[in-house]
Amino acid sequence: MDRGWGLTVENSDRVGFFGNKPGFGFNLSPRLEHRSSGGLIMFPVSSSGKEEEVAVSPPTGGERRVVLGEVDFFAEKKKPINGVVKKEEDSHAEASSCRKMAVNTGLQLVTANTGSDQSTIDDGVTCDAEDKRARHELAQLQAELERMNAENQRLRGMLTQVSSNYSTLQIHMMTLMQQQQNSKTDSTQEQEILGRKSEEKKHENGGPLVPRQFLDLAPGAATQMEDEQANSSSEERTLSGSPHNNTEPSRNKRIGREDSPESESWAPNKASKLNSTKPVDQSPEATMRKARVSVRARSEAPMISDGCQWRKYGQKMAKGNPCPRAYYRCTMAVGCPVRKQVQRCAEDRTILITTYEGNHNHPLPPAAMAMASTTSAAANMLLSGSMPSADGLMNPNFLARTILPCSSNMATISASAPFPTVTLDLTQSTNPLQLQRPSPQFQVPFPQNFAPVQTPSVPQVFGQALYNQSKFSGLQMSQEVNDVPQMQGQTSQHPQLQHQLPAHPLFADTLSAATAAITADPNFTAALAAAISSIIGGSQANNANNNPSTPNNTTNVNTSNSNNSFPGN
DNA sequence: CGTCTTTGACCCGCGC
DNA sequence: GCGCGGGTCAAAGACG
Repeated sequence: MDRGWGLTVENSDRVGFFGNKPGFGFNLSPRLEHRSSGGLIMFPVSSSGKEEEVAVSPPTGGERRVVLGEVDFFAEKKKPINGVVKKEEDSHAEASSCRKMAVNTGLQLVTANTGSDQSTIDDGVTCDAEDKRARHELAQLQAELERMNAENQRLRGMLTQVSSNYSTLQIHMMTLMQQQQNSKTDSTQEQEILGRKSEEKKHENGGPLVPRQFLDLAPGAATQMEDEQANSSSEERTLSGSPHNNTEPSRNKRIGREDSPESESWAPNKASKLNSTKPVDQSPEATMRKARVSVRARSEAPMISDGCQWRKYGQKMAKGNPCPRAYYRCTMAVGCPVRKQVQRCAEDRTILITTYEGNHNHPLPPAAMAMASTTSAAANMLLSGSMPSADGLMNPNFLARTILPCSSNMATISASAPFPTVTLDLTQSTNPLQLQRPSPQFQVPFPQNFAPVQTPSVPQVFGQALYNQSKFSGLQMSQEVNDVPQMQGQTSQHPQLQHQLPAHPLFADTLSAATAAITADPNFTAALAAAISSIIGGSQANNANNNPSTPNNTTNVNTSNSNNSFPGN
């Protein structure tokens, strides 16, 4: 919709931080308006000498706006710190030029530097001029402070990113080492997996189904090409009456019912329903058991943002939990089968439990990639662990603890019916990544004093942070309290989305790394590599493509890479 | 006006 | 067979 919102800003972080802060300096449009208006107002003021108050105090603006406008007047005297300032300064140039023109007209334009001289000349307005000058100075100081804060924020972000990248790389290395240690086992697993794959193909041809069927679900979660393939293949398979193990067909009858007119996205499901009366009956296990990934995160927000667009299609009170459970489906692409449930923990309502199901069939923005990768990897871990037997070593919890010894409290697996679920508990104060290496990333962005807004907790790094990560810094700076957008704002079609998209790759990368750490299955070695490449390339992409309105940027390259990196299908 | 959320109704699977 | 609970649908209202 208004996704061009962020296009005019060179530094997306700023937009992300303050874009929803009307009147704040980083809300570009208002700022520009005020700047220009302030300048325009100034001219007649100087000329008349009696309208100065009007000039100093733009009629429509609050104090901050006044400051902004005046700041802009002096912007050209200062080196722009970042793209935003620089860009806005361009606009300033216009105002400045206009002002100079006004000066040339002989009007006594009062500026910060020339004000004193002019004030001496204009005896009638000396006091006003001094006052004005004082205000200008104040504005200038405020502008400087603002810029300093911005610079500080940028540096902090860079530091955080570096730390994060270090941590993620370390995790990756540990994972690889772990794999090396278990190389024998891994090789065995690979063989088994390969065997399962071939076996799976047999199943596709009507053979008996095994739990392996879930494996299709997870690997594809983070991969576009794979998803597309899976999707198309699933359609084909579905149409042919042979339900595949893919997530979409595995959505079971309910999905088949979803011939909802509200979106054509479910046409395939509809087709499956129409063409195969009970598509899933043919694969009862696939019907009943869909791998899910549950993410527990602390968040005051109604829903953590994972970079995707979600549309709420239902809400229900679940038994044993006074908090309602909301049902969302991904609307980033037509026919995306991914759904998620959002519910607060009954015991601790600050904990938001988000359960993902299915894999995306479309390219994902970086932030979404992070979550998708994580859920994918977690699901894979689950699926691998749920393997009944062949790999008896794959006790899920054992796997989780083996692979993530440092985070045994992070991932738990429940293969119990009805759906095997991996739970990523990100509510622990001792984040696995932190255990690996305490990273300021998880501490700096969560000032306690903002707890009422968004509980400062690690999980938000993965969840809420994807949506709000920019807000943290913004909050730190502005002390403003973001109105937690209602679902409508958070999900899609709203400017908030633009705050999602620019989600700092930092978090996405961290999440990817966590994903990598989770995935011990040899199948996901490539995924790990992709995660690392994402980590490494993330900063680059971040620097080069920090534009929130361009989801299809370099990071998508990573997406495709990671797509290719999942040989699972 | 289009999109999204809300919410009661409905469908389905499961356990008794 | 019945009731329960989970999941989804779809009409109505809200929102931008």
